Amino acid sequence: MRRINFTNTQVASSQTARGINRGVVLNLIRRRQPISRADLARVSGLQRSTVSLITEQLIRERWVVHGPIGRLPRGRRPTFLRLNDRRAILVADLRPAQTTVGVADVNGNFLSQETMPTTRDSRLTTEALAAKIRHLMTVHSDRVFEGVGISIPGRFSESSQRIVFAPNLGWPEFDFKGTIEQATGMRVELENAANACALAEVWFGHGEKVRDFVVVTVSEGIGTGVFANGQLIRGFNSMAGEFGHVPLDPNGPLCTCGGRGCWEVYASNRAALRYYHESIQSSDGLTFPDLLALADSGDPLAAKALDRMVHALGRGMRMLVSGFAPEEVVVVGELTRQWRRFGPAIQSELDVGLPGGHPPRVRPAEGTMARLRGTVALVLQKHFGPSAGLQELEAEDSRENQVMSS
Amino acid sequence: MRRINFTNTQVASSQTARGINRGVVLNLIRRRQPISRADLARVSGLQRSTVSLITEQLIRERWVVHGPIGRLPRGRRPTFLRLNDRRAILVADLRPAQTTVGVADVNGNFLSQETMPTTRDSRLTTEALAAKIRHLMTVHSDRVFEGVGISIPGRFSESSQRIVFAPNLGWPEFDFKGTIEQATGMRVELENAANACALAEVWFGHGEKVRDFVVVTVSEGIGTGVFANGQLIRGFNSMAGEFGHVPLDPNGPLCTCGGRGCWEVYASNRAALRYYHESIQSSDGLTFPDLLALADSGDPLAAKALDRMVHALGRGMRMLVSGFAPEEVVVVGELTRQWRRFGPAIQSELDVGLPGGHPPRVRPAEGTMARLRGTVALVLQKHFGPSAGLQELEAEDSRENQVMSS
DNA sequence: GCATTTAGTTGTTGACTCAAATTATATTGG
DNA sequence: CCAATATAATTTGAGTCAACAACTAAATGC
Repeated sequence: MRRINFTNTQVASSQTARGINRGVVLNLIRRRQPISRADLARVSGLQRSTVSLITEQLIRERWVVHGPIGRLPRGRRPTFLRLNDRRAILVADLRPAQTTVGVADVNGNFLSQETMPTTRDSRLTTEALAAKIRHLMTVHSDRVFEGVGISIPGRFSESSQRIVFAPNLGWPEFDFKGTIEQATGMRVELENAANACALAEVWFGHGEKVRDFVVVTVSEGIGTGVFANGQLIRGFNSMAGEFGHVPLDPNGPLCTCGGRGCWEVYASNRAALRYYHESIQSSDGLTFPDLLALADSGDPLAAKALDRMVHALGRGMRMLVSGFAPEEVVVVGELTRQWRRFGPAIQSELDVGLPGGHPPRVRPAEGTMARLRGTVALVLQKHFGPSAGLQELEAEDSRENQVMSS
Repeated sequence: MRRINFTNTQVASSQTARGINRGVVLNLIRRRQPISRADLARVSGLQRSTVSLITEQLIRERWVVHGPIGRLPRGRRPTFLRLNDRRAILVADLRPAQTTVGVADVNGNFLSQETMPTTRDSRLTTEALAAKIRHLMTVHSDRVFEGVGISIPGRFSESSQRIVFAPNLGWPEFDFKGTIEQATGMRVELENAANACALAEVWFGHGEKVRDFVVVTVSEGIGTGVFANGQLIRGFNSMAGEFGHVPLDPNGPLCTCGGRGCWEVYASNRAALRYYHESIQSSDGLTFPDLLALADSGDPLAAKALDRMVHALGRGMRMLVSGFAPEEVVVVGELTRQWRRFGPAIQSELDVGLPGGHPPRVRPAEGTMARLRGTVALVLQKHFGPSAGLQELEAEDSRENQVMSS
């Protein structure tokens, strides 16, 4: 048994280097698959011998498998390596109106995906979700599941193990995570939806090139995920990122969070619908996509409502940009479907009057299903993320011990 | 010569472990000096033999020296180790009205300190500053200087090598850093004043225990330094932290930055003076300390002006707290002199109506001279901070090469 | 067939941590 | 005074790892 380090400081052992380099190689394979050992050595700067040892270990750990044999103008043919996509992750995106459940492989490709309604009855919805997950596990029983990742419209408190700040969901506090874990027998990871989107960008989007960016999710409310110094900012008790509930006007309308004049009161999908209903002096059961369609078909009042919303969106973003100086602002939500309309409007809000430096690029999220894809990253973080190497070693150790004792 | 790694990924070599552990031991000595090798081994979790090798290296590098011999109830006496305080750092705090220059040892203790006026003439002031630094170097010629650290009321752009956003200073852009470097022959590090205060907290205050906190400097303007995930958030082009220039009211009074209704327009020392002058319908040459004294002696209008300022301060802090979920908010500035008056008022602003979680502690900065002490940390970061180990190895290499070639 | 080129493996070396043995130096109790 | 004991610090040997170099494997072109 390896002794656990009870001290506060984190010292390096002889295996630290291997752990780091294992992570580097594993992530290079993930990003550039299929890739040969020789190319891994070239791109990482490690020796070919070292790469061979590490890839051997990764194949033994079943993270990597041999792919096809390459073909070159001269010389011995390379054997390509790629991730073992028999390893899969169960994912879910819990939203106030609708929940999406799916299965994805380690590359973030979805093997299966379905939706179910989210009701106000928290227990019932949770059990239905757990049942769906169990069902997907039997459908894809040929895969090895690494865990369950769920994006939530709120915060998960480590200390109380509860979803603690989800005003748009309206559920009472209960053991959501534990319920799913017991029903599925899998480890469950919860993360705020905006943070999940940020993870998706880093893992399946531009990668670690952009070290400072902000994700703004615009739907029923407004969520923000902040990536700074190449890391997700979680804050004390994982509560960081609630810029959606910063008051723009302390005397403004009431927000679902209990405050007044929060940013999301002015800039969410709900806000646009409210603007529209105010202007037509009635309130039918219009949805935000309906409003988008109306504006697209030339309804001036719908367009005006959306313009007000986008203006408010830009105002709040200026706060984020002043504070974080991100390189990009990534927007997630239904309004990105008409990016041609909204993109330039938001960009122009950020292009002028900001203190110093270059204004950030504003762009819609890469690909669809950012939330769901982010939860894949959430689960994979433990195996692929920084300092994952040593954890894997420990795991391998204990497996070996089990074999020896059996 | 060690080959430099041109690849994008950062791989570990056989020396990585030593680099990490060297940093751990060096910082333990810094924090807990005087300390014996045996205690270092106990507290770090490293083997005593490893600690001996590392401390030997640190003594060879002249970062550490032998201290007094200890005394224990039984057994061999330990030889204490401590930092070599013959190594010193030149520090300066450039403020719109006054500049402080000083010399500090590696422990952040000031050996010498003096002030000079900051004028609108940037060249003249810079040359006067350089002259003061040169003078201090001759006065303390028995020390080895590691570099110059300067805190500035603005931002230093790496790309242009200029101070780029310092509206309260009012200097044109010019090569401030290069001028000082040429005049002194030392490497100069510049950092925003609020960030410097944050560094001071981590290096000479509570340490790495608090991983998420925010520093708010209140003087001519308002500056913010954000520490999240145990790191200083610098953002793209080091522009992060300009929350002082987030507009609270887009139609508010003009700010020195060119915007309207910025937070600092409502919550800085200047704002309090403006409130007071408005209420007495005149504007004499009152300073902020004068205003504090007036309020303390019972002037109701002065008290009211300060209350308005503190209220605005709290309003902006709520934005920071919502966004970062810091564990503490640290306040720097003249107003902390009457903390008994302002502390509870600010705390109560943050205690109610914030989404979920615990409200952060609000407290004044530890010790005095936070800005200056922070610049000490700024210079030491390179030697003591994470990943410093390998840099030191490179440096030692080149020194050895020089010796060999001579 | 043979030089050439590229992929991947094997064996050696040096750097490092760790564990255990050893040395140094103190106190205490006969 | 001398053994027993306790603690600090060093020395020595073992194991792990990356770097390096030499090697084998497998392809192409003349």
